Amino acid sequence: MTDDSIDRPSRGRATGRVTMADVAALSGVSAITVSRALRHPDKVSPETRAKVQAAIDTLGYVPDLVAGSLASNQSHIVAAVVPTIGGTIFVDTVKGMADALREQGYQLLLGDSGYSLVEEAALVDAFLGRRPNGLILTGVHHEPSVRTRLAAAKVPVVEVWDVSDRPIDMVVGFSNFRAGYEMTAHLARRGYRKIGFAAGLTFGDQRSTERRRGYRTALEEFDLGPERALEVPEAAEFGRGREALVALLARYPDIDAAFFSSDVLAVGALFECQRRGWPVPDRIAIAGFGDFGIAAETIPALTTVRIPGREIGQRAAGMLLDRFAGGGAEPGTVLDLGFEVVARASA
Amino acid sequence: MTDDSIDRPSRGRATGRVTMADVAALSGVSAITVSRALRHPDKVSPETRAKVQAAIDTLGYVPDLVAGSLASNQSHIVAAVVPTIGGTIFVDTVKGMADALREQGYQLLLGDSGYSLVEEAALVDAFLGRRPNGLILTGVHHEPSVRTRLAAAKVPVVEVWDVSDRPIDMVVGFSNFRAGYEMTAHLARRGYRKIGFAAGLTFGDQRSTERRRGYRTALEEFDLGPERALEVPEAAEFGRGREALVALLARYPDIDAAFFSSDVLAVGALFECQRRGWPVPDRIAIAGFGDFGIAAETIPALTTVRIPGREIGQRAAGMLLDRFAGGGAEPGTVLDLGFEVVARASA
DNA sequence: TTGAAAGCGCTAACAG
DNA sequence: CTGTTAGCGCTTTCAA
Repeated sequence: MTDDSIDRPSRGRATGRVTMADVAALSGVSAITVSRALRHPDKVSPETRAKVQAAIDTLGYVPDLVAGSLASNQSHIVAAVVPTIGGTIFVDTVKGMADALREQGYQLLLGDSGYSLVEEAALVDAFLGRRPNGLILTGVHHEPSVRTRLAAAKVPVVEVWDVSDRPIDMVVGFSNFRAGYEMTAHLARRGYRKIGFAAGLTFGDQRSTERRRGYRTALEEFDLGPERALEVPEAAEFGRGREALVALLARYPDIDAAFFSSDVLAVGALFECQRRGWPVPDRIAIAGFGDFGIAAETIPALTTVRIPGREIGQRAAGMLLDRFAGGGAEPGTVLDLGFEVVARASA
Repeated sequence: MTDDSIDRPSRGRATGRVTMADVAALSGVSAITVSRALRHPDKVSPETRAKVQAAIDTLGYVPDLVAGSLASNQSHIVAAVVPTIGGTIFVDTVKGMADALREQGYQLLLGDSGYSLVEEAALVDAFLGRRPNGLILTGVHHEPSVRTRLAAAKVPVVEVWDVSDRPIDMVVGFSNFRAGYEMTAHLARRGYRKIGFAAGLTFGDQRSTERRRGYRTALEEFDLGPERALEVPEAAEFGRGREALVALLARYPDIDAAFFSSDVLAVGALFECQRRGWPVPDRIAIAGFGDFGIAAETIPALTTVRIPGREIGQRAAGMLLDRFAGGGAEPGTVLDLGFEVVARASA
């Protein structure tokens, strides 16, 4: 007789993995007790707990969260879609989310939509299959299918980085419209009359468009004539900021101030001024958006809009965690965290 | 009789979820046929496929990847740990990985170790429970437990951003030692004799230490005396670059060049020079590391070391995908992608 | 405090 | 090309 048939399981697909059953066998208890020792230690006697822990250590057992998720319908995953993972903008938000979630034992599944709503919808579909306990979306504009899918999945959702009249579920952010308005108003109050505006196409998303609307509204209110605005191809590069300023000046030679949709662009513009030997803000004022780390360091330091990026992430995660705990905000809740115009030397 | 007992399943935990069985029922086939229509469409007749697809659409069915993973032992997840998700440095690598993986239907589970090896080990443990098909780690130095765990899990692993004599499995990166050496040699050849070096503590990881070793070795070889080096607390901020230059000058007033462990630091130093009105490189030469977007735009443009960050990510993902496909590189393979000293105006 | 049985939703294996 | 059966490893429900 051959002994290779003795301990080979009759049929199943042996995976070589150390399972809870192995731990149970070694510690002389049942599988469910091992599970409880792990999940609800207080419901197991200290001695049992110790035996189980010893077995876990000697076997190097790692609980299988996939199986656990299936059985408990609890994945401990939160999925998030951001427009870009590169670029300074959303990094704080992502870190805020990830940190808050990890503290409570949740993991972040992150997706990068490349500022495309279609891609966002695709990611949502892909993520939903992982049974996330919650979902975070950037912005408040989405493909129609996204709303349907999310409603069907009955997953708590937080939309971030904007405010909305018609939330999918919860929203935490600030008004991009008002941010654009306030910076423009700030420039107007400082005495600038011919204010240009430049946005990058990657920022040519809904939020950037909202800021531009705010800019335009302020222009009207302060009676500063028609908009002097344009868009540049890609915006996450400093070189584009130089190009943007050049283009803006070519089209609107009379501008005395330029408001950029991102600090990256604004810093690039600052470099261009330095190259030309133009004093800022005397020859032209420069304003940015985001208050990235570099904004405080340039010479002159950059006037910009500070966004509570990290707090947005933390609060979004917190709202989900509250829901998981059975409570949490009502569907329809909108949390406006505001923003701040940071007046520095450049404008 | 009450009718609430009629269509409630006898025991199980109803989740309200649309399952494969629902699709099967509606399309008049069996569950496995639905599975095949989704996973291996060519193994199902076109008519059946159409029926199944119709049912999927009307029901809004989303396949449950958790259940699928459990059954197939195939999670289609690759987990990666990077020292920081913020900061420009690893972003290209992460995007390179994510894009390459997504193209093949894999998702990236990303973790941020905050440059801590202990945290890295914790993340590896947490990730392993998700049954990732592959794992990517930054650097070649890890907690001892990491090697054990990974060996036990039999997961393909790629270490990135350095080279190693003793890979866990596969490695793709470049030699940080040689990068530090070559930049220092470049400065020496340009005639600088008193070369300072500053690294941030968050870059005070093994890779940064390797670069410093390279710097020191070049100093010896070019007979440039003892090292003039120091570390600054945090390095992902431009302000630290100014501080670093100030500290470097305070301690080594005679330096004629400063080599920074990161472009962020170097650009901050450039700002400090601008503030002082010091001409760069005449008064002092400045060199960075990383070739971030801003490096080409500063005035003067920054001399730095270009790292193939995106390619590292792509190749790492590719090596894993090849393994998944049954082939792939031998364990022990080290892919050295090199680097490039980019000589611009600042040094 | 512990255990036995059932099943989460899907796919591998083995027919037909 | 399609279906039946038996799990994947865990946690739920119910019972002791």
